Amino acid sequence: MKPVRTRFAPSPTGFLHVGGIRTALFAWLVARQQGGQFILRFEDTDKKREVAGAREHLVQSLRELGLTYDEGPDIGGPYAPYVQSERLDSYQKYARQLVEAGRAYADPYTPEEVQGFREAAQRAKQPFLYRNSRPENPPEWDGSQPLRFKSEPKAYAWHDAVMGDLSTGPEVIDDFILIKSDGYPTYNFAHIVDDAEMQISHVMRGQEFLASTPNYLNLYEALGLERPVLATMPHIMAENGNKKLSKRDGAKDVLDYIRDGYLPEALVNFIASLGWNDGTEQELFTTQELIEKFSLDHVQRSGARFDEKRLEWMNGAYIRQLALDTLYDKVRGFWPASAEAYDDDYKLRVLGLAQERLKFFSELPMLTEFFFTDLPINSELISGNKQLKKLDTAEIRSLLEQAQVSLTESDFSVPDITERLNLLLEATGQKPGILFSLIRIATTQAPASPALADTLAVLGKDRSLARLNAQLAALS
RNA sequence: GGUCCCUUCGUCUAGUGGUCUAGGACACUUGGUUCUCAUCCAAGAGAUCGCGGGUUCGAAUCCCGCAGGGAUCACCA
Repeated sequence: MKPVRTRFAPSPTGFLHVGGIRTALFAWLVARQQGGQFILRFEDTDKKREVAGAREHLVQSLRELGLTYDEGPDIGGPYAPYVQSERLDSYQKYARQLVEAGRAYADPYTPEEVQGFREAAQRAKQPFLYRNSRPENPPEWDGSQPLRFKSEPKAYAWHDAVMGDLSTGPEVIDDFILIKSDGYPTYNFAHIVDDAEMQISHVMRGQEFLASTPNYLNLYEALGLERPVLATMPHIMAENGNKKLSKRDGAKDVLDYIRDGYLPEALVNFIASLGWNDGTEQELFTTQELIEKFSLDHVQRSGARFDEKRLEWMNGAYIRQLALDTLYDKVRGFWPASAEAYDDDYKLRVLGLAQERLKFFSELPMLTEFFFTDLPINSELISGNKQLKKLDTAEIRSLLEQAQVSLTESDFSVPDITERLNLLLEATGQKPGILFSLIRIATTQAPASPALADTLAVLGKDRSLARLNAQLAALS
């Protein structure tokens, strides 16, 4: 059995969104599971479409998710270089081989002429096949014309590790371009040469390549190459609509999610679960479990929709599993600006209360702002409260004053505050819905906060009482 | 238009002839956890398994047809 070597071979023409990263993840999982290698290769043969910064973005996305590669453009390896534009000699060599074997020829037509053939086919409601116009005596290939593959149309039946048994007739085989007139190879040619030279055992790619696979099969044969295991991934679709997920639909890329404070492991778990499961009811998998349990034949054949709500849930679940110290470390950089003046101990206590409410880190300021700075008095919190709006100002004042008196005596430990609040409930004859809501609003000025005693204990005596005063003063 | 692929709750999915009057998770609804938000717990609603034929004692599961969706038919990948 050949050693397992998988690859992720993006073109640096855009940013990597969650759909694209899944292909990389699955390839990585297969390599790690089998103790093989995972390779990164840039397919930059279309110089016109290349986007500045895309390479760095790709590398960083993989690194953030922990999808480490063993060989790649920046780290080299036994089959370097891992950038197609630096491998032009290889393609020339294989191209010459095909020309000599009579399996490739120069395309003598102008682009306009080819376009004419295409339009004629369209008018006749036929699929366009270049080989129907194959020149009888093509000129010698001097590199200035495109080099085309001379295909040998035939039916194919092959196995795809995800899609199962597939088959097509000879009508889909055509003379595609191997080398463009600018000297660069097409993807169709380059990836086959590279995969062979780099000893790739499994080729994983998106569904958009399914239709051209028979042509690749034809080329493998012409080149006398053993073909790798083929695995075709279904698309990940946008949340609404049936189109494949794309940046245009507002799809975020991986780094956007990292920036919003999603945990890499949750992201990996979520992306893996889009189209894969282990056949049980398990939902949460550590990356290690994913490596152990992943299997291509359990990959779904139909497209999956990207449901961000589910990602949020999953990320929240991961956050809750984290030890507080670990969480604290990861959350650095997400605190509100007002938190800067506070020490680790205080922020740690705040984080302890926020942990079970956090779905991703960038929610932290919204959830904790009032622990660090006095929010302006918001009278609507009282007037808009279903129960509190029934009370008149005098009653509210009285309740707050009694709370103030009692809390002034407190040592502000959670048990002591709890006891005093309970006593207050009895003394005032009020329900928690009224008394606690009122104190909570007065001391936070926030629509939501953690449990009252916990919140007060973290805020501390001075600040809690000061806010009670401020609320009292604003009553009038 | 040709070719190929796909089709189970709104969403991600389990399911490979009988244990499926279809299971889990997200989302949603309701109740409980002394206030809010969240967590957690419990309960509920939600899928005639795309449709129509067949095979079989028996089909979500096998076969055929149809429909819908998607991909592809570039000197893009």
